Amino acid sequence: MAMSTWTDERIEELKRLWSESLTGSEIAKRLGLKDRNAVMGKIHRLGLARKNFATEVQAPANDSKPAEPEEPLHPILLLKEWSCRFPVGDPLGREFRFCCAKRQPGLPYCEAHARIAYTPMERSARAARR
DNA sequence: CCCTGATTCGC
DNA sequence: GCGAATCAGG
Repeated sequence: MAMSTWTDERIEELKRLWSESLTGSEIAKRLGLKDRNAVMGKIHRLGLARKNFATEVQAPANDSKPAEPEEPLHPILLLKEWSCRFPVGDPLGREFRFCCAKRQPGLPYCEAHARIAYTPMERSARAARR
């Protein structure tokens, strides 16, 4: 039987998983596909665009996302369980805040900040260890 | 270098 | 129509 064909059942599954905010890679794994290329290709072909905001689709549409607050707010009050803890600005300044984007499960930061926060440390640690 | 979705383009 | 490769971003 042809494995890599989009049957109605598979398209339904694709739509369901995609609507549940699963990533292309996760959907590909569940469908037994090698990577997300087939998934994303089909998504685009079906006219399903999760979000039209270019490629920044890391946070699945949350209510509050204070990317740039008008005025300095008490940062701790904005932090939720899902909030990225990445500090933005001068910690002693008035405009200090946290990223507050949806953080990664098991990590204190969102995906982007987790990466930039940890990568230099790992490199330094390896260099120092030698 | 890891990841994300979006798009292109040969098949 | 399909998806590998590529693009653009974090």
